Amino acid sequence: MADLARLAGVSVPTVSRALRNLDSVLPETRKRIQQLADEHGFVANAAAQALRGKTARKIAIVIDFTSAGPGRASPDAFIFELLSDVAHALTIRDFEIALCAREPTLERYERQFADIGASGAIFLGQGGQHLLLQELAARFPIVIYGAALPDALYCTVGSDNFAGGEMVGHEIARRGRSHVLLVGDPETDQVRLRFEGVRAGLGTKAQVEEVPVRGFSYDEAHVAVRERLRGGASPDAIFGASDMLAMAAVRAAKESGLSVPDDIAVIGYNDIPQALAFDPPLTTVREDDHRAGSLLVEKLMQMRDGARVSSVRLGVLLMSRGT
Amino acid sequence: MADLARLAGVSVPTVSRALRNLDSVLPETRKRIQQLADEHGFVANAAAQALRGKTARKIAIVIDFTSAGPGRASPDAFIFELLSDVAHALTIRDFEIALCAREPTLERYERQFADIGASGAIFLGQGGQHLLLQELAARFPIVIYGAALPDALYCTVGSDNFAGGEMVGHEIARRGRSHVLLVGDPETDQVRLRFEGVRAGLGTKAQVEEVPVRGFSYDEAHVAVRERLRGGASPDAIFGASDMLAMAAVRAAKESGLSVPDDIAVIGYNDIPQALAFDPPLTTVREDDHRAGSLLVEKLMQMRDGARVSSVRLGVLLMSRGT
DNA sequence: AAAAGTTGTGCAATCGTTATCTTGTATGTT
DNA sequence: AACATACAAGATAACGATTGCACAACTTTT
Repeated sequence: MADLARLAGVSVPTVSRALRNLDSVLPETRKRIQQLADEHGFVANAAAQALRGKTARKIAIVIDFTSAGPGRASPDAFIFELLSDVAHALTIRDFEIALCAREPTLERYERQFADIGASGAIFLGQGGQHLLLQELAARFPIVIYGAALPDALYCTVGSDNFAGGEMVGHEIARRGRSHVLLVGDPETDQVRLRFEGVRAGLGTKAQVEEVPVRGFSYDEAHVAVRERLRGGASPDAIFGASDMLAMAAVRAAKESGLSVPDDIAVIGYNDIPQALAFDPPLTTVREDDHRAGSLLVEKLMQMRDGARVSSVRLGVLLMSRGT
Repeated sequence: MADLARLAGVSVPTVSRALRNLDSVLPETRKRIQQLADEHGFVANAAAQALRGKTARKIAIVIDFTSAGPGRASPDAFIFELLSDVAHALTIRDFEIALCAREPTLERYERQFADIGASGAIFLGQGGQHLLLQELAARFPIVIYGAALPDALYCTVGSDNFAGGEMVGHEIARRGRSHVLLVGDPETDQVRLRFEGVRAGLGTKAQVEEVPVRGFSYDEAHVAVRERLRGGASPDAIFGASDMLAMAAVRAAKESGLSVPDDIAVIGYNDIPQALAFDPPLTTVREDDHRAGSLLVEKLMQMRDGARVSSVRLGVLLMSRGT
C-alpha cells in the first residue's frame, strides 16, 4: 500500500480511505487511486485488516463436525441442504463465508470469531449447546437453525418441531396404528420436541417406546431398530427423527421380514431429496430449507444493523407417501 | 497473550515461543504456559500470526453453488460427503476454512483468494473449468477433486473414473445386458471419463445411448429417463453418473412398469450413504471419500511447503447389490 | 579463579492497515 | 479585511503476534 501511495503521490492512510470508498477523499483522487490499484492488481492484506478490526463482510457458519473422522458419520444430509441455501444467500449479498467447527466453550467461540474477523455467525443446529448459546448471543450476533426453545434469548429459525411431530402422531393414529417406536437422539433439542409432538398427536391410548441413537447415524439407527424388533417388540409404526433415520428403520423392518407400510408404517422428517427417490417414497415432514436458509441470513443482517429480531417457526407439511 | 504472560510471570515473546513448542524455552516453563493457555481457552490470534509470519493458515474450498437458488438443485450429495471430510482434515490441522463459490474468470479467483487471504485452495470438482484451472495452478497452490485429465498441470485427487466406468461395463456385460443408457452431464470431465470407461468395458457389441442431463439434477434425470423409456427405447441397463442420477433412473424405470433389476439393471457411482439405504440397495461404484478428503489436504500442505506433488487416482470398488 | 561457552528470557522493532487527531488550505460570512 | 467554518490529506499510534539481538545466569574449561 505504501508503494501505491508513492505512485499516487499521497499518503498511506489516504490510499486506505480511497480504496474503501470513504467520502473523506476527493472523488477525483479516489478514482485515480482505485484505478491505480486495479492496474497493479493490488488487494488489501486481509490479515492486517482483520487484525486492525475492520468490520468485515464475513459470516461464520458453524457445523458440528466433531463426530467426523475416519469411519465416522457425516452430519445429517439435511444440514448440507441448508448449508447450500445459506451459502447461496450469503454469496449473493457479497459476504465471505468461514466454515467453523463446533467449539466446546464460550471463550473458544468468541476467540475464533474475533480471530477470523467474522461479524456474525450462523449455527446449523444447536448441537446441545443451548446454555452456551444463550450467553454467546448476548455478546455476539448469532442466529441459529434449530429448535425454538421457550426460554431462548437468541434468534432461531427452524421448523415448528412440535407441530411437525403432532402431524406425525395424527397420521399414525389415523392409520389406526398404536404401538410406535421413536428413533433419534433425545438429547438433541429439535428431536426432543418432535418426539413430544408425536406423543401429543397420538393421544394417551398409544404405546410409545424410544430407541435412542446418538446424533443422526444411519448405521447406529439401523442396528438399534433391528435389535429392538428382534427383541420381541412388535410396533406397527416408526417415527425417525430424520429421513436418514427413517430409511434405516425401513431397512431394519424389511430385514426382520416386515412389509412397509402394511405391517409397519415409517415416517421421517425433513424431506431431503433422497426421500422422494426412496422406494417406496418416504412419508415425511417437509421443511422449507430454501426459506429457512434465506431467513437465517436475513435475520442476521438485521441483527448486524442493530435491530432486534424475533425467532421464526416455519410451517411444516406432512407428505404422506409410500411408507 | 499479554494477560497470559502476566499470569505466568514471563514476557509475551516467551509465551509465544512456548505455545509454538520452540525448544528455546525451558520445557518446564513451556508446559506450564501451555497448560495455562488451555485452562483459559486461549488461542493465538490468527490474523496477527498471518500478518507477522506471512503464513496464513487459511484454505479456500470452492464449490459450485451457481446452480443454487430458489427452486434449484443443490450440489450432488457426494460433494457434501467430501466437504465434510476435507473440513475435518483441515480443522484438525488448525486451518481456517473459507467457503467460496465458483467464479467465472481467472482474475476473479485470484482476487478472491487474495482478498480473503487464503494460502491455498481446494476445488471440489473441476466444474468444467479445466483450462482456467491450468492457468490458476501456475500462480496459486490449488488441488482439485475430480478427473485426472492427461494434460493437467494441476494436482488432482479423485477416483479412477475410467476404471470405475470399465467395471460398470464389465458388470453389465457379465449380466448379459447389451443395451445401455448413460445418464449424466457429458460436459463434466469426470462423467465423460466414466462414460468412456463403460463403453470400453462393454465392448463393441453393446448398444449405448447417452441421456444428457445438466449437472447432477435428480429431477431432470428423472424426467429425461422417463421420456426416453416412453419414447420407445428399451434398454436393459442404465448407468447413472452419480447415485442420485441412478436413483432417478430407478424411479423412472419403475414408473414405466419395468422391474429393477430383472427387466433393467441400474448402476450408480460414488456409494453415498443413501445408496445402501435405497431399496433395493443400489449397485454402485465405491469411492473412498474419507481418503480422498485427507489426501486433498495432505497434497495441498506439501504444495504449500514448496514440494512438487503428483496427482492421485484412488482405486474404486464395484458394490454389486440389489439393482 | 578467570575466561569461555551454554542456555533461557527480555527488549524493541516489525508486519500492513485503519481510527483518531492534527494541520493546512479553500470557502463563506460579517 | 478579518475571522469562522468546512474539508481534504498528513502524522501518529495502535491491533497482536513473531524475530533477531542483547543480556543475564549458569556450566564448563584452562
